[in-house]
Amino acid sequence: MRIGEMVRRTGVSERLLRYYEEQGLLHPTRLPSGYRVYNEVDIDTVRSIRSLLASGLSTTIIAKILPCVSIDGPTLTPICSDTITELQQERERITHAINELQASRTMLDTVIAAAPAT
DNA sequence: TTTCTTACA
DNA sequence: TGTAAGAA
Repeated sequence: MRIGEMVRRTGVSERLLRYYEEQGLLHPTRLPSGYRVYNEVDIDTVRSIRSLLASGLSTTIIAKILPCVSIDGPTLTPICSDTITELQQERERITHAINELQASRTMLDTVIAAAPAT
């Protein structure tokens, strides 16, 4: 199918579909006309991309784990062991980011608390 | 009509 | 990401 049908069946815009390809998330073939050709599997791939993106993962790591993920209904299942490892590392990065934000917040609280009453 | 690429308010 | 322009 070409991009138009993909838009209808995935609800994702042409712009985004082409962007996903740029990011190495999708690999549609090309017709001699230059038109992109997608297969049925790509529809599920787009669904995986959307949920992964919703999880806050970057397109670069999504590109890495995409081939090692299974999409069944609403649930995404990591297959390869190294994929699970990457997800755990990503989780650690998030945990670290949360800690830093909390530290920033407490510092601000201290500054705010020191403000003279008006 | 549909899709493609490139560029920008 | 949306949208516009110009071409195939």
